[in-house]
Amino acid sequence: MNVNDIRYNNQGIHVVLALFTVDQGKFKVLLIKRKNEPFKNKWILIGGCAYNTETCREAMQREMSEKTHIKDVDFDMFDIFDNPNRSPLKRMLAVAYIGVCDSSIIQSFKQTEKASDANWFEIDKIPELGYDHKEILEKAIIDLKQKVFTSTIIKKLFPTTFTLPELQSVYEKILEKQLDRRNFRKKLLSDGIIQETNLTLKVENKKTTKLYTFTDKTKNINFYK
Amino acid sequence: MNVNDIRYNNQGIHVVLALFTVDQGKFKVLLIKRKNEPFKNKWILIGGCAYNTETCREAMQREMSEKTHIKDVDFDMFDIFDNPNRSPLKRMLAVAYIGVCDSSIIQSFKQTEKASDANWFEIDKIPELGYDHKEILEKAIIDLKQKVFTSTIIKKLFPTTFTLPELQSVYEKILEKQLDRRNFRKKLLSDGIIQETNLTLKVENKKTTKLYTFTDKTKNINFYK
DNA sequence: GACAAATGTGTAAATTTTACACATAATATA
DNA sequence: TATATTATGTGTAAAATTTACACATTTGTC
Repeated sequence: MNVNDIRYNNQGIHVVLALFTVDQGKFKVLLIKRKNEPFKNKWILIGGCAYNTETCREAMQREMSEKTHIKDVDFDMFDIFDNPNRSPLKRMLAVAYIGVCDSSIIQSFKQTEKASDANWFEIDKIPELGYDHKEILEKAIIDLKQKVFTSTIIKKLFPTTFTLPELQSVYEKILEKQLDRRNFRKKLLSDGIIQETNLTLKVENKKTTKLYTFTDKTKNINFYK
Repeated sequence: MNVNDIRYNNQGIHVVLALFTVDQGKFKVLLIKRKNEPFKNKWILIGGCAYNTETCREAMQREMSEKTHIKDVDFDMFDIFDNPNRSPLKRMLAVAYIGVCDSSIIQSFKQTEKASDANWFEIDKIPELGYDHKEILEKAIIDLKQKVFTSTIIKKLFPTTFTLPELQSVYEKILEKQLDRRNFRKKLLSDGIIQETNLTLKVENKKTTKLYTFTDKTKNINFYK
């Protein structure tokens, strides 16, 4: 490699995170409003440049803590975005991540030099996005549907306990598909993904419901009606 | 983004391909011998730098045709490799692909300025590799096993017809697992992945065997004993 | 002619997936 | 206060899929 070859001497690495939550029954994604050009005042996903000395995962972690107070969010790479013109200043390749976090930390935002605002947007009410982040978000949603089957990413939404109707509702929102209550419970229990506790939850105006927890098991799940 | 920020102004993008074939019943990967430093005389996977004007896929295609005469090989991205020190000259991120090709084209190599030799190596007889290509190849093999279940990547090994024992043998090599002949045939036929032809193959010293073709169907496959 | 090696084929048991209905608690409403 | 509505909780049977398993045939070798 010739480090001065102009065909490839002006490149950089972006990291981008589509961070999802379910808040008050709504499936949402975190967006940040840009303060500066390019794409001034446009909403974008959390992201930034990877430094030469860090891995992309480390860069993603740093960007997240620079722009929010959110910690301990786990994320998975799901794709790269490498259109040569996706960034106006330089040839930037984006490494894109999916994260899921529980709604207890969703208000932990920071004001920063570059980002003037941060907000959770319902998936079907996304504003116009800067860069190619519309494409990235669309692919992230598709990928999240896959991950629901093949990973335990949903556990992040419920760090402690949950009711079955809550959990089922999350799956139904992400999958955009109704599930059968009896089969849902039977499947998750027999696969050992969840277990009953001896706790119950009583919400005003609601029937008392049993509380469950996730187990450590990570078996793949399939859903049917 | 400040394009002169020294924390991220010296980065580049590699593309790397683990190209597999099955030749005479052996599961093999294509390696190239480097002519120059760094890693002079070490074997590495096919790869190179992506130009500013091309996507990674286009770069991979170009690198492949620059270093071999192989065309029409389909490949899929499977991971990125982003250790900050993986390349000695510059901070290079590698976008890594998996490809599978049939053995009829396996002798189509080129002598190039950078690569002195190209050869197919059996998976369990891999020499020492340059860069982080040992790690990339190991992950590629793991990923290929997944892809065998969830994609039709194996079709590339048999552009025309094949016998069931041939096909089963490929699956067994990649999965490192014995399969049951009766269940294998029944499953692939009932899933509509393959279909019988009215052709047969007669090899010296062998029983006459039926020939099959792949269909266009792409349903996921699972295997059992 | 006996043996060895590879191919070809079907059935039954076990497991998993799917479909489906009614009782109970709590609240809202007539 | 009786009635309707809404959400929760639970079991069984049919269908589909997965798995296990054995013997006959061809071909060539000894």
